This record gives sequence, structure tokens and C-alpha cells, in this order.
Amino acid sequence: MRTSPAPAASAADPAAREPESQARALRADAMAQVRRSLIMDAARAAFFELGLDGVSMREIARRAGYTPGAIYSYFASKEEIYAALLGESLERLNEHVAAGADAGSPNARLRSKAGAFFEFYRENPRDLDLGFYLFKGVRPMGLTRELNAQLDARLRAALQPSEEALIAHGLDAAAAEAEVTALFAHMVGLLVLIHTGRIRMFGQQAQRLLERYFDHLVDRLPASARAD
Amino acid sequence: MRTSPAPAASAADPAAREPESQARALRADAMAQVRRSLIMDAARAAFFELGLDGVSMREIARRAGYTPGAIYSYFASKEEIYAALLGESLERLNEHVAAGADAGSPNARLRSKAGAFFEFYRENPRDLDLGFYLFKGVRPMGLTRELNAQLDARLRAALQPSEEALIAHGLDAAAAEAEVTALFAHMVGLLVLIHTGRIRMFGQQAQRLLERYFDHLVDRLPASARAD
Amino acid sequence: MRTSPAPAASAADPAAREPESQARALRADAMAQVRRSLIMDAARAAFFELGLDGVSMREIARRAGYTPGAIYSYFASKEEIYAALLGESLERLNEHVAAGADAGSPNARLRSKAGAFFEFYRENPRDLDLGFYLFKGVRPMGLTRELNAQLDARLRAALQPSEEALIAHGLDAAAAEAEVTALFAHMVGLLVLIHTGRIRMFGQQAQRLLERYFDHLVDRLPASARAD
Amino acid sequence: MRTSPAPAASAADPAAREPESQARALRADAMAQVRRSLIMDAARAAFFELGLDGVSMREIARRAGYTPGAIYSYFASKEEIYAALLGESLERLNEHVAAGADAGSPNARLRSKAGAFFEFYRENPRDLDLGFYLFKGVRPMGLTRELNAQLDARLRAALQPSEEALIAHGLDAAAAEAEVTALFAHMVGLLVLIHTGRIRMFGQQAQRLLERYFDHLVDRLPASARAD
DNA sequence: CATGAATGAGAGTTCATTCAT
DNA sequence: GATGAATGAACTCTCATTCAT
Repeated sequence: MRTSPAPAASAADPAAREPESQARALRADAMAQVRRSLIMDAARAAFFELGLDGVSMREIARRAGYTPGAIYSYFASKEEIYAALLGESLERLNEHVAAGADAGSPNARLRSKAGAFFEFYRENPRDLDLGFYLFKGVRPMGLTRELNAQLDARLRAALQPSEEALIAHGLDAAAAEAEVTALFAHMVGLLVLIHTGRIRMFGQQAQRLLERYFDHLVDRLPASARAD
Repeated sequence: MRTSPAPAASAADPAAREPESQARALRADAMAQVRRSLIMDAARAAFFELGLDGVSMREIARRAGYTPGAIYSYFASKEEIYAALLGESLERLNEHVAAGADAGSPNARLRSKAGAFFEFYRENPRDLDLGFYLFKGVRPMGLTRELNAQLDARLRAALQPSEEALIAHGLDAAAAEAEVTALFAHMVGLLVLIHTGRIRMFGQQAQRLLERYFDHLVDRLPASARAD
Repeated sequence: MRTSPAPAASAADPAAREPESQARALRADAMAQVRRSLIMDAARAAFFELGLDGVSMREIARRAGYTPGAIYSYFASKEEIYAALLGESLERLNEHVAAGADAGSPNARLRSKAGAFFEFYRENPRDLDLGFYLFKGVRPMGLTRELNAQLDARLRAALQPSEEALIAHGLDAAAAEAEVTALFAHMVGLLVLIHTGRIRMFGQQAQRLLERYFDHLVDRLPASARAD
Repeated sequence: MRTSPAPAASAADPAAREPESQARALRADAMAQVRRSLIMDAARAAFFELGLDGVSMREIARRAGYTPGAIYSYFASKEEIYAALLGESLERLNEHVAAGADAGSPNARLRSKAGAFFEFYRENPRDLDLGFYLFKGVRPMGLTRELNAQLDARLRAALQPSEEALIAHGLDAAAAEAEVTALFAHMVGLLVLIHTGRIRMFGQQAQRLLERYFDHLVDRLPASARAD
């Protein structure tokens, strides 16, 4: 996650240094990490309260107990803060998915794991905004390539359990990949409808629609595994 | 145009005004409409190039060959321009859907109509942005209630042919409503994945995924109508 | 009152013209006067509702059923409209004073005439604003000298009855002049305190203070006339 | 100054901070105060030259040698600048009143203290404008309630010596309150006449009128104290 | 590391006024 | 005389960012 001005290991010679100054550097690094976290806490709170557009560096700094300039010791730009927030959001997503019931039939596991994914974003619209914001435009240069790959990986990881459940259901790798992508798309679509208030337009409930999707999905899975 | 609320009726003559001045008024109105369109063209171009956040009234005015203040003779606010753009975008969407093959089996019609919907937004990502922007955020007051309802209606209209195809397929009204909502959600999800570049992540192609969705959908429709 | 572009008698040769065109010109002039009045009605209404700062030419034009540009056929500037409004306000003031009880002792007349003056501005704070606005700053060139003298005269006229009552009381011209000036100042001061809400600050009521002022004033008038 | 709400206490050390950083903070605060003053100087100068309506943030910034945005580090809004100017104006008023002769009979004291009040505003018309502007209009929310009360108090304070002189003259509290209000009103009225150029209209001099007012006032005070 | 100060660009919007038609 | 269109300058205020200290 840690991106630019944040000192990971001060760049050079990792080991060979006087142990004394090494210890000092480590402690400094640790403290920097802590402070970085505090800023992110402030940013997250501000963002959850005010939305992406409502947040300003001033506001983040204020909440973190810093002056605006100080933030730039930890993050190179506002976008970088957002990127960090997204990374952390994906972490929470993965934790939520991991907390979903593991045992049971592949069918049950699919529902619990994908359901957890869905639930996370249903309950935390701001996290969805964050994802959209950064995964898409990001004006000037966008995220660095590596960071982008990292975020991709975390997102994929959150869908991994669902994919595995599909494989356990008897699908081969390629079919499971296609199916999980479709599932992902379906959930994203439902989430967007929820958060833009457009689901009401159809007089439907997102949760029921998702259940129906699961039902149909399972219906077309190999018969052998369907007996759950 | 939007300045004096009524022509003040000059002096008296209640009904039969001189046809001359009537014609002049009509021509003036028409020209105002044209200018409004030119501003919208400028706004659309600016928006397609710079994205919603990148557009400023100044930029729109510049492109339209106006001073900033002049724009306000045609649109009361930036949001109103966006609303007009969205309205017009939905019109194009409806036209595109209408242009989709009408004849054939309900199955074929479903694919052509829903396919046209999908295609429109696949080919015009900015229109999708526009829809999201206005359908969601629209700060405190945003659009008037009527306008909002109008936009809703235009969106629904674009899905109407798909819904009718489902009914022709043998679904009752309620089932068709649920099914079209699910379809809409699925398409929205796929579109978001496309435009955020996340579909690649799964090594899938949106078009194929949509086809699959159609296949599965048709599989679960009443048998009687499936013989297409 | 009539100031700049308003055509009083079209500038030149008043009499010697073909009687036909003369009649036409007179009618045109009369209509212009009427329209001028309609605009002033609109301006007054707008100004009473929105205050001096809240009024715009657009608003006046809108209420008058005109486009902004049309106003400039009748008034050379916004300030000129204000000047006209003030002139007319002073006219209403004089009427109100004239309507005050005429008969009775000099003492009673003083109270009724000066009281009417006070009442007018107490009940119509906007007229007071108008007076202050124009009698003072008036940015660029201010009113023309003649107009200013005219307004002065109308204001003096509204105080004339009070001055006459003082003379009837036995004061000589110079003393009456001084006394009426003091009275005027006192009333203006009270009015300002009322309208800025500062009279409350002292827990006093303006009306009672004015009565007191009258009482003390009469106390120091020549004994011979005091027996009222 | 107005940026971070609290120094965030760096890390721990609850009470005894390093005196060094404390000193630095103090100096910074002092310098901020100085800069605030410089901005107020610029604002006052601009306002005295151009009048309240003629002043813009840009103009103030320009005169203070700042960019417009910088001003907002010191004042949250234009109104806040005005409020500060008024506060400071009232301070000068009080100083001027305080500088008026203190000793002597109640009569002499009344004349010197109220005279100082009058003189201040006679010599500084813009301060009168300032008072009118803020004490009245102050659009929707305007000043906070406390600030308003504060300004009220400062104004009252400037009249306090006059009120005390009246009490020393033998008036009871209620009578003194009424009398000082009337005096205040009278002075305000005279000041308005002076500054709108309307005193000339009557061929009178404000100073003489005020003297006369004092004479009459003293005439009606309790006899016991009149022997001065 | 953090501050405090400031920049500079820009945001949306308003308005009196002008002028060809 | 009136319109409709447009100008141009101004407005207050916000923000991410920079940088000397």
C-alpha cells in the first residue's frame, strides 16, 4: 500500500548499519506508520461523513490534528490518500468475506461468501464510491501500475472463495471464472441500483433479486453437486 | 427567452395579435432553441473530453463562443445543463433501442432490444457517467421532482421493449418486472466493469457474458414460448 | 421629477407645428408618462419587498412586464429610478403631513404635523432607506444639482407646517428655523434607532420619547402662546 | 491561526511543554495578530476611500499585499472584516469619550462626554456608516448573537459617562436612561443631517444645535444640581 | 516532522448596461 | 418603443499544493 514519500526502509542499505541508528530508524518508521494511520482514520471519517467531493485536505488535516502541509509528509497528494483508503477498504472487504460461513455444501458456501461480498458494499456505500472513483477516472496520471495491480489482486481475492465454491460445485476453472465474473457484475449492478435509488423504480428489493440470481445459478450447475 | 415572463401583451389587443409580431416571436423562440442546442453541444463536447468534474461554465461558454454570463440566459445553473444533457442522452438511448430489430420471436426481440440498450452504453461511456451523476448525487435540491420523474420515465421507456418481450415470452407482469430489473442490473454491472477496466481482470469479454446471461434467462422462461 | 430620456416636450418648438402631429406627440408623451409610472410601480413594489440591495433591473423589468433593455427608454440608470422613487416618496410624505389635523392650537398643530412626518417614516422604513441612500452617497456623479434642489424643497415642504405652527406659537422666523431643524434631527435620530433596532437597546419606546420631546419643546415656547 | 483548531499536543507530554516551542507558538500568534491588523488597516483604508459598497475582497487583498484567498486565513468572510472594523471603531469611540474632560460639574461632564461622542462621529463619517451597516442589515445570519451583544455593549459603554453625569445631576436611573436615549437619538439625527448634507438645508450649524439641546436639557434637570 | 503562510487558479454566479434588429 | 442577446467585469469564496522556517 505504502506509496511515495512514506519511508519504508529509507531506500538504501537495509542491514549493514550501526545497530544503534538502525533501531532508531526502525522506531521512526514505525511511528511514521502510526501517524499515517491516524491521518487515514481522519480521512476515512471525513470521507464517510462528507462524501468524496465534500472532503478537503484542510478537513482531513483538521480531523487528524495537523496543518494541511503536514499531510504531505505522509501522502504525496489527495489521490494517494484515496488510494490508500481504497486499499484499506478492500482489506475490510476481504475480512468480511473471510468471516462468512466457511463450512457446508459448496452451494451454501457460494451463498455465504458472495453474500458477504454483496453485504459489505450494500452496508457501506462509501466504500463502493471509493472503488468506483479510483478504479475509473483518476484524472492526471492515475494510479501507478503496481498499485493498480495490487488493488486488482485484493479485489480478486475477495471473490476467490466464491470461485472456489463454484469449482467445488463441479465447474472447471474456465467456467468458474466466467461464472464468478457474471456474479460479480450482477452484484455490482444491483449495488449501483441500490445506491442510486433506482431499485425502487422497479419496485424490487435487491436482496430478493440476489437470492433469485443464486437460485438460477445453482440450477445450472452440474447435477452431481447440486444435492446440498 | 427566460427573461421577461410574458410578452406583456404590448398594450391591448387581447386575442388576434398581428400575425407579423407573432411570426417574429416564433422565429425568436426558434433561434433561442437553436442557441440552447449549440450550448448543449459545447457542453456535451466539453464533458466528453474532460469528464463531468473537468467541465466548468467558463469552458462551456468558451466552446460555445460565449461569455460565461451569457450561458445563464439559457440555463439557470450548471446542474440544469447536466440535466438537459442527461435528458438528451436518454433520448438517444431510446432511439437506439427503437432502432433495434423489432420483428422475430420474443427471444430474438429480447436480445435485440436489451442488446441495443447495452450497446448504447458500451459505446458511450460518458453517457453512463452522466446517468450515474444525475441519478445519484445531485446535491441537496438538485433536480426538481418532476424533472427527476421525467428522467426516470425515459429510462424505464428504454427498458420497456425488453419487458414486453418477456411478457410475450409468457411471463406475467410481476415476473417480467422482476426479470427486467435483474437484466438491467446485470447490464449495468457489466457496463461498470467495462468502463472501469475491470472486466479484463477476469479475462472475460462483456459481450460474451451478456450472451450467456440471455441464454440462461431464456432457459428458465416458460417452455411454451421457448420454441423460437 | 422627470429626468433624462423621458420626453417632456421633445426639446424643441413647443407650439408651431402642424396641430395633427402636435396631438400625436402629446398623446405619445402621455403614454410615455403612463409607462414610466408603471415601471416605477414595479420598482417600488420590488424595492419594498426586497430592499435597495435586493433589487435588480431585471427584477424591475420582470415585474413591469418589460425586458431589461426597455427600461432604459424611460430611465437612464438604476439610480435615476431610485431618484424618481424618492421624489414620489416625498410626495407621499407631503400628502401624509397635509392629511394631519390642521385646526386647533399651534401646539396641537405642531404635534399633529410633525407627528405625521414621524409616523410616515416609522410606518414605511423603506422610504427612510430611500432617503438615506439618495440624500447621501450616490456613487458616480450623484444627482444633478437641480434634482437635488427639488428633493430638498419637497423635504422642506413637509416640515413647513411644523415650522408655521412654531411661528404661530410666537417664535420669530430664525428661532422657528432653528427649532424645526432640531425637531427634524430628533425625529431622524429616533427613526434610525427604530429601524436599526437600537431603541430596544435602551428599553425605550420611540413614540413616548417623541411625546416627551414635544412636551419639553412646548415648555420653552413663549408663555403667551402656551395657553392651548 | 484559524486553521488547525488545536496544536494537537504533538504526541504526549501533557503539561510542561518545551518552553522553546511555546515561545515559538506565542510569537507566531503575535505575528498572525499583526498581519490581521495589517489586513484591517487595508480594509479600513479601502472602506474610507470607497465606501462600504465599493470595497471588495480583491481590493482589500490588493491593498494588503495579498492574494484574495489569503485573506480568508484571517477572516472567515467579508462580514467578519466589517464586524472587526466596527469593533475597532467602537473602541476608538470609547477612547475618544474617555479622553473627554472628566472633572467639573455634572453639567460640564455631560457636555464633554456626550460632546466627545458627537465629535467622534462628526469627524469620522465612515465610522457612522459602519455602525449603521452592521447594526442594521447584516443579511440573514450576519453576526453571531454574541458578537452582536458585544458591539451593543461597546456602544452603550460610550454613552455610559453621559448617563452617569445625568444621574449625578439628580436623575433617577429610569429618567437617566430615557434622557440618554433621547440624547443619543438627537445626536444620531444631527449626525445624519450633517453627513447627508441636509443640515445646510436649514442654514444651521450642527454644533450650535447640539449646544442648544444641552442647554434645554440642563434647564429641565432637578434644580438642586443645576448650580454649576 | 510540522507549521503557518501564502499562492494561484478557478469555481459558479450576478448584474447594469449596450445595441442591432 | 421594445426585444433579445450578449458583454464584461465583478463578485465571494474554496482548494490543493508549496515552501521557508
